[in-house]
Amino acid sequence: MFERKIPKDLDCGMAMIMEIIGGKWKPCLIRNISQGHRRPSELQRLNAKASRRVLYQQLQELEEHGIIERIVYPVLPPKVEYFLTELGNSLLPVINVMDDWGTQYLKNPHKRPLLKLGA
Amino acid sequence: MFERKIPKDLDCGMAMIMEIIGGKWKPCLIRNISQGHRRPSELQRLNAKASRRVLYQQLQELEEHGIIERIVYPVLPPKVEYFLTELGNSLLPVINVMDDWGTQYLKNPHKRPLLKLGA
DNA sequence: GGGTATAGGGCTAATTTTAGCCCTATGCTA
DNA sequence: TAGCATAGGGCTAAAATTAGCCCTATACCC
Repeated sequence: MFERKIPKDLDCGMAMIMEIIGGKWKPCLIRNISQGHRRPSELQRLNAKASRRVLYQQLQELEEHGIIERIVYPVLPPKVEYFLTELGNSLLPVINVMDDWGTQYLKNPHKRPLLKLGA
Repeated sequence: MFERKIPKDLDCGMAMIMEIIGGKWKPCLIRNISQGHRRPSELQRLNAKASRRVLYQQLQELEEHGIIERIVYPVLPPKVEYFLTELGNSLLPVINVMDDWGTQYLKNPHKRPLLKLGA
């Protein structure tokens, strides 16, 4: 897979939650799923800018962290659905607080001295 | 400096706040400063595992985003202090919510199926 | 003079994260 | 038969982040 050289130390809560929601697409995925978009293909469509590969990887990690649950229906063509676990649901308020703050920030350019967004 | 190939799109609040606090040491720095540790050398001591270089970089970014303010005292040897801006202060509750959630997660291993921490 | 400490920039390398292609398999429709 | 959709793994490359060294300058102490 990939051999990590520098060990992660999830010493504080902050590091822990960053480990969980820190991926580039994870917050989006959590949101999408919470809004009823459960199937992988749907999530791909909603996050068209993300490579399919990465979405699956991040979904896997969310699953490993116990944030989402993956249900496989034994049908053909395959059908899979993701659901937020109870733990995942408990994350929603946190994400909302973060998003609210970020949205406020975006609305107040005067408080935003210089943003080098590159490219 | 570094030429970004893939443009960042800070389309939603979530992306925005991640841009601001997403650095490896940024939440720590914000906390440290909020707790009265203002001088660069102090921050280095508190985050001994981080390279000095990276700390400075992240401090710069926090400053550019308007989260902290840098005061230079014209003395020798040089003296610099960082302070949270009003905006930076408004970030503290958000960070606390995140940290609380993460701390809870750390306390409940049964809700934590498999953690591949590597190394 | 040689050591400390102060605060940082320049530059490159190591590490980690994302992205992009290939491949599997089945059943449907045109 | 060809093409689409379904859901993913394998592998490698690109991009981004973080780390690690070098350097500057001044004033103190021994």
